[in-house]
Amino acid sequence: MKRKPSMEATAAWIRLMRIQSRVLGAVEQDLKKAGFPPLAWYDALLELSRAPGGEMRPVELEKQMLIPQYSTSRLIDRLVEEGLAARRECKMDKRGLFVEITEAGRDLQKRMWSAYSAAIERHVGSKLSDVDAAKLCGLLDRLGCSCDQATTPAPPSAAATR
Amino acid sequence: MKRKPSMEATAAWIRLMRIQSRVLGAVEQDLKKAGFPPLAWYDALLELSRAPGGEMRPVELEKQMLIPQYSTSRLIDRLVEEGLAARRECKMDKRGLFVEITEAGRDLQKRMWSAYSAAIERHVGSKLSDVDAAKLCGLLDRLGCSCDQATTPAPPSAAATR
DNA sequence: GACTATTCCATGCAGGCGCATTTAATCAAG
DNA sequence: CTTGATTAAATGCGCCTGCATGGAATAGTC
Repeated sequence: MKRKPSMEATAAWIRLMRIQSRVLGAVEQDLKKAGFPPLAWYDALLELSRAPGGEMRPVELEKQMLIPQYSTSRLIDRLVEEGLAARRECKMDKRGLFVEITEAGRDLQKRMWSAYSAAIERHVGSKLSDVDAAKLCGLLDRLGCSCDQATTPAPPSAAATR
Repeated sequence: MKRKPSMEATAAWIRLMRIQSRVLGAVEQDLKKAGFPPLAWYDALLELSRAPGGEMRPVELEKQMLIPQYSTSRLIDRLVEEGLAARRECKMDKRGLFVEITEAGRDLQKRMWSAYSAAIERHVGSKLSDVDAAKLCGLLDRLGCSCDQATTPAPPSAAATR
């Protein structure tokens, strides 16, 4: 009943935790050094900028970003505080609301992508051939219980920084 | 000057972030449901239990676990509060101290490993053949700037949960 | 229509993290 | 021995997270 994991599985688990931590840390450091806010902001701004009309419901955002409800709520708070997004009334459903990205928000998203993409290249791209990167993807995908978003549109939304 | 990352690299980056988050979340949930403390506690207890005499300096622990200094300090606080470890005076260097694992600490570590190993098997081992797990390890290792701990001793110290 | 269940979002509170600083002890010179 | 630099560890502060809860609006049921 208590089948132990193989050494290989255990090693993979450790690597997954450690390497992710390192790479994430490195990328976030790069962004911070360039004077940008945390990655989560980028993810949110990207989702918003892609949404039709530049606006979406918090519930939508929550699903896209795979983060808990309260987390979305507070993230929106911060974006609004910084003038990167605005809360708009939702006529159809008065419980809810719309979050709309501002021009400043769109601008920041674009500027961040420039630093962000450079960081990805530096910490991932430059260390793996495209073939190996694809292999890595495939292996990682198998660990995902339910494989959402198998495809990856251009500028990525990493999200779920946890 | 701003070479963009390939689609493959970007996809790998996203998977690395998302899957790690999921798997870690799942494992931590399992532990929590079984009434155990967070993974970091296990890692610390494991390091301590392996140390000669069941004691080590916080600086050592810090290096082993790859977490910041203040983080070690507070983790030790919690372990001590729960009676899982104790701070001992360090005669050689009065600035420092020794952290010694208690019997309760050793016991908890053992009991946690039982749940922990089951979680690893459930969320990693069962989804990947040993060969694939090894491949995954190899690919991940290449992302580590400096590859510490290439080898993996039996019960793992995942650490660096971040 | 009245009642209950459900959905959407916000928030108070406790705990953990990152950052910077502090305290105390050791080390390195002169 | 005194001074200054370095190292070990702790801690105050602000932010973020997770959890649980609350309030408001909607949907479902009879």
